[in-house]
Amino acid sequence: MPLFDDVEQFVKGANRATDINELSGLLNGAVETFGFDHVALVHHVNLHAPDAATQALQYITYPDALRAEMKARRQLGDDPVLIAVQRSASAFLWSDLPQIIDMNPRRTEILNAAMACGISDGFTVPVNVPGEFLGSCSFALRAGREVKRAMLPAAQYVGCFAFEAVRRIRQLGDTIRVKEAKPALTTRQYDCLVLAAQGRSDWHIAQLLGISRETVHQHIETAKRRYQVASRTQLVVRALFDSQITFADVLGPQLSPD
Amino acid sequence: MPLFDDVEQFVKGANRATDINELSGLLNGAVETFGFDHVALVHHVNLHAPDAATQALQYITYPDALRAEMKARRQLGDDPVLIAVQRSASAFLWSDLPQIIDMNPRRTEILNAAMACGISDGFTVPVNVPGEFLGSCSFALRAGREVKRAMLPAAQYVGCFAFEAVRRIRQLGDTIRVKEAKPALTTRQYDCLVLAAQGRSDWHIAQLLGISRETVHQHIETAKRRYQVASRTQLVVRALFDSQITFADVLGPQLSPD
DNA sequence: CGACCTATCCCCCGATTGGGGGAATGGCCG
DNA sequence: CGGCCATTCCCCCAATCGGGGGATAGGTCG
Repeated sequence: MPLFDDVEQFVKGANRATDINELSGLLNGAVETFGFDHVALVHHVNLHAPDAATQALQYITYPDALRAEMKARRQLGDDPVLIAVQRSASAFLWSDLPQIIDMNPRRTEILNAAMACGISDGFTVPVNVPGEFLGSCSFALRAGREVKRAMLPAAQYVGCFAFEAVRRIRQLGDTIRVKEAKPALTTRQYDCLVLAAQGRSDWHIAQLLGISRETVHQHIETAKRRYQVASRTQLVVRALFDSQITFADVLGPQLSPD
Repeated sequence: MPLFDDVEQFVKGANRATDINELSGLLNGAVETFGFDHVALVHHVNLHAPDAATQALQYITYPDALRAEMKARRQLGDDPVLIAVQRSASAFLWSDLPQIIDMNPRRTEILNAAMACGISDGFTVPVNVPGEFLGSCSFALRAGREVKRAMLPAAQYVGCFAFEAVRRIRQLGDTIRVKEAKPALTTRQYDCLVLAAQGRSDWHIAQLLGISRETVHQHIETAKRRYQVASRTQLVVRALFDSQITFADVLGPQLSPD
């Protein structure tokens, strides 16, 4: 099975790579093997964030025109591919985006801009490690070529392991994650957190749980200390991000306020 | 390429499945095809959540002894496989766990307990969608059999798409796609919103944008009115929910506080 | 048993938010 | 030109949050 040999070789090489250049060399080889033309291994940080350059990985071999277009567009959050990465559990073809997210005019326009730069389709692998950056590994195809669907499982596997190698090389797992490991919350802290995330005041939460306002205050303060954050907004965002609470918890009951 | 045909067939079937039983049937077929014996498709639910039992998916075909052992061990958080799911961007073999996380005695003991129940090794695919849930799809091998490494990319692909199918069947992602005319925000409102989502106060945001505290206040009040919400927490959750802002916007710059 | 954690309640006080009011500037569109 | 909107600034005040302090009761674990 030659395809698997390629995958195996990439994974072994990636696990041994000591810097990004070595990894990108391997990745370029894999891109060719799997019938793609370009690759983008990126962390989804805001490009105008102060330390984006040092913190974020941005290895992109898209055509120059497309890279310039991406750079010019400041609102990273409108890119349909990046939005889909946050909404999908599995990898996806760009041509399937309308099945994953709503394609409003702005998003369609951004996708068309990529097409105009000589891209026919792409395949993006979401790589989300709770508590770290969001990331993705995209493989793109130049105009006139067709996706080899048989290659997609291999491409997805390679994409994940490429990211794993980046994490190892950058020691992201050590520096970012370990210190801010998902804190354990008690049942009562969780109760208060969910209700606080719904935007309710300490007083209101106290009514709903049948306890005093001070106790609610205490639970939320403790939760904040566990997360090492200062504000209730930060607490909610962090808890949502690492799935301590979910959008279903927060927005579900919204329609039937007590 | 017969292996790919199997994968393709599973993905197509999974995308069409209308209930969990149908999906689990497909999954059982895939498990055999890829040379495994057992499968576990699970949500890593927060045990504090009141409706954990009804919300969480727990499809497990492990040997009875192992399932009993898992049930008896109430501290789900100590399971090394579940911990590794939160620490790894890629799928992993259970025999590789020591390379991913620290194996303290407690964790080693839990893994050994699985071995004692007739499992030789396993392969776990993490499935993380920010804000939704942590999940994983594990394939396990009974004692005396060896992992077919060539099958791993296919197994990983199948694991992801199995979860994607669960999301579709359970309509987990649907609420996200429901767009009640996402309010348009102006550039300045967006700027303030991102910084507010980072937990900064009006005063701090004013410093960063070089405008007065009252103006920031005004922008955020207007944004809240557009979203028809009363609190800043609700505003941030809703804006995250429909991708007006992203976790990358909010958590990315957090590492480099101004 | 004592140490430790959890859950509960109470006090205080400064900082921040929420929600009103009004007003000036400049750009865009019909 | 006259609306309409975005952006900016200002005042006020009640409600809420953030962060201290301390206290009691119950459970677990060594």
